[in-house]
Amino acid sequence: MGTALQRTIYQLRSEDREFFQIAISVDCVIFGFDKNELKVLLIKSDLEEFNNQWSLLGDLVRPDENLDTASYRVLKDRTGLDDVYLEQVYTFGEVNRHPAGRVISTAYYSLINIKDHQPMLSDNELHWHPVNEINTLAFDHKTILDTCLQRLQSKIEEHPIVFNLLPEKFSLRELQNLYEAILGVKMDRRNFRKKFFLMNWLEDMNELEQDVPHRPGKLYRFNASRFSNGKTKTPMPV
Amino acid sequence: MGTALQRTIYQLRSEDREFFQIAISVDCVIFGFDKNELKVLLIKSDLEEFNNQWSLLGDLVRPDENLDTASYRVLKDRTGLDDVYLEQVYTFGEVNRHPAGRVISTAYYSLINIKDHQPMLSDNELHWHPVNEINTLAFDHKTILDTCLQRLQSKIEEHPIVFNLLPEKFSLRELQNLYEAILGVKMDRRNFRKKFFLMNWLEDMNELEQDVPHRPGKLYRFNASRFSNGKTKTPMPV
DNA sequence: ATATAATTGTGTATAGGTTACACAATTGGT
DNA sequence: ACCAATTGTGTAACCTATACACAATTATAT
Repeated sequence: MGTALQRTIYQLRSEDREFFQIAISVDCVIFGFDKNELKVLLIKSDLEEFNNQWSLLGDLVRPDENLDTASYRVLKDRTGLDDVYLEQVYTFGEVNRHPAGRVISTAYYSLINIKDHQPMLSDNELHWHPVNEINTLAFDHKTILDTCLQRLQSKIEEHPIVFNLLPEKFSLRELQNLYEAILGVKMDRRNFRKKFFLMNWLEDMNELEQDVPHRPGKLYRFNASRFSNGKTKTPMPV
Repeated sequence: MGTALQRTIYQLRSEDREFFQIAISVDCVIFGFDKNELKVLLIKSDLEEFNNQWSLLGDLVRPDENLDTASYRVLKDRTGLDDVYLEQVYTFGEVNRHPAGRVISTAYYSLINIKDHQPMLSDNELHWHPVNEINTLAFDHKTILDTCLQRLQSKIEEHPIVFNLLPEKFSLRELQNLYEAILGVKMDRRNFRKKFFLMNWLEDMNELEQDVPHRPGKLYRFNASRFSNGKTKTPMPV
């Protein structure tokens, strides 16, 4: 049993199956935003059945760790990042979802500023994929990804969490591009700005963008203290 | 191991612990509506640590059954009802949430027409409790209940699921009382009616209420075929 | 039979939020 | 000096949400 738990879930061999009845794992949908695209961090599956397919980052939950803790651990191990936004979404428990045995998996998604992520040397099989271009993944991971994306889409309609995907200072154009990328819609620029200023979430940094080949926009940062939950209506889409 | 799985999770003894590392269970928050109150079906806990406390209905997930299937099984066993509304909400995985060992539990809620529920003879420890009057439950079941209630509240804002809590034919007053009970708010009667007719969910049965000591209201039934998802805005609150 | 109590069924006006839409100003690049 | 690209700004039309009152209907009590 110990050996099974020390390997990652994707290395489970069928010989291990007799050692437990049901194993539980976490899978993390790690979202990032780069070049106006929503991306997700994937790893090349090392299971033969899923030869050359990509999969989400996950691991078995240890007997002495909370579910959330396991999810943070996977995230920390793979991105080096601490203190990230993390939300549990759904638990996938189909009997045959994992070829090596009965493994139930709880899915989380997290939002990170992709620029902060320095891939580890040993992680040359990690890659940021544009969410829009992913058609298939190993296991039921495409379903998990879709479920987490839907949750993200509905969550940002009411909660100011997208800022986790941006650097501390950002322009309104970057913010709007991000909303458009997540929701898959085009928005009106004037209405977008109006709405955000009404919500009073943004603090003007009195700085301008650098290195843009056009008139630079002002930089803002998210000011959580101004977020008065429930006062303003749903922020998006504009 | 077999014996542990054949007992219900609430009868797990600490001697069973050595047989598995992590067990997985489902807990069902079974909602009903009666006498203008939202109720939940509870059972008297038989664990000593939770002497005299009530708990949700749950059971261990069997190695050969899906999570959803386990949840349906609990529901069928306890209510005799099939074909009910059931939705997974959240998985609770704190290391110490269960006194008998490491048990992770996936919470579901279901909506049933309380009148259809005929308590089994052997189930004299089952009871329908008004949700508003529940302050403590065994284990972390109060947290689970709260989480499921919140999910129900947000779900009915966009989806026509409350009809599962009503008999086939109902009056608009009953429907409004139900929304008010779930959301904990008072609504305007005229606006409520206007909104529902605009949404076009209701089919007029051309019948009147019976046995009410006042002018009877018309009876309606929910017509799912008229539910055009996304066409009308959030139905509630009025 | 009549009066009473309780509840149904109905419409309108106001306020507030959402949407559609255009042009001058600024910056970098050539 | 000009061009390309993008920022920053306001208003009118539309739609939705809310607040609100009275006549009609039924059962019940007298």
